[in-house]
Amino acid sequence: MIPSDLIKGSLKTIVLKLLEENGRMYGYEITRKVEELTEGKIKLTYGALYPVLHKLESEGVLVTESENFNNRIRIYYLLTSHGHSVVAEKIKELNEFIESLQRIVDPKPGLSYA
Amino acid sequence: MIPSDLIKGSLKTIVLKLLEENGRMYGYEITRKVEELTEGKIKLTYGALYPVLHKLESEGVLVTESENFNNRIRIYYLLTSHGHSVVAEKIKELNEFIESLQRIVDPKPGLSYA
DNA sequence: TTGCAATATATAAGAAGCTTATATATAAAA
DNA sequence: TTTTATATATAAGCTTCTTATATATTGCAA
Repeated sequence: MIPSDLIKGSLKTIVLKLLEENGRMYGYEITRKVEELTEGKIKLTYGALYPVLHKLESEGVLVTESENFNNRIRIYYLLTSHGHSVVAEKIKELNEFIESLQRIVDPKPGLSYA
Repeated sequence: MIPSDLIKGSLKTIVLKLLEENGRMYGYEITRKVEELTEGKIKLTYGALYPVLHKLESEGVLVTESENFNNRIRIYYLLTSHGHSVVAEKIKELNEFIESLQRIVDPKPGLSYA
């Protein structure tokens, strides 16, 4: 289990990436998907996830579609066209971040990123 | 330039890793080293760095050694023996985090992490 | 049929941690 | 002489996460 401190800054990018990959998703589904992809190592909390989703919505990065499913309201989130360009940028930043972390954590291999 | 949001959670681990690699270091040196290793993509601010160093000191993870250099006080930070075991754990977590991020950001390659 | 686990979304108080601005001081280079 | 690089540090304010709480349905097991 990865401590939440590490995940914090990447939460927004993770959510955006999943929405781009999977079209529209609802909150609960996002947490499941992250757990699945990371083999349970990353678990998002709703207290963190929903504020992020709401903020992205208010910024025009995504919109919602409410639907009824088994008498329950299910709120789907999906990227706007503006959202798609935001994702592209965020993913690029995340890749640079991953690369930078690897250089710091693993400075000896030396040749793998020459 | 990687946005600070992404770096936030990893700051502590980055600092600890550098101290383990380089023995003792002073604050300014840490910021230089991170910039060097990441080709300027990660820049630590002192407002973030010093509170982290002070906190790690208060937790017994590292200690300081003050020295005079060119009429300036230079404060070196170095790991305690307890600090060394903390680093090992943090690095492990960071590696898992990096791996998890790659699975999320890059889910298609599929075979590279089979 | 009662109770628990899974499904599903959401808010709020408090805590934690970062940003930005600010203060101070020396040495070297322009 | 002024700017840049070196060097450490604090504080107010802001953002963001944690933890607790509220609500509601479905399916499975006892």
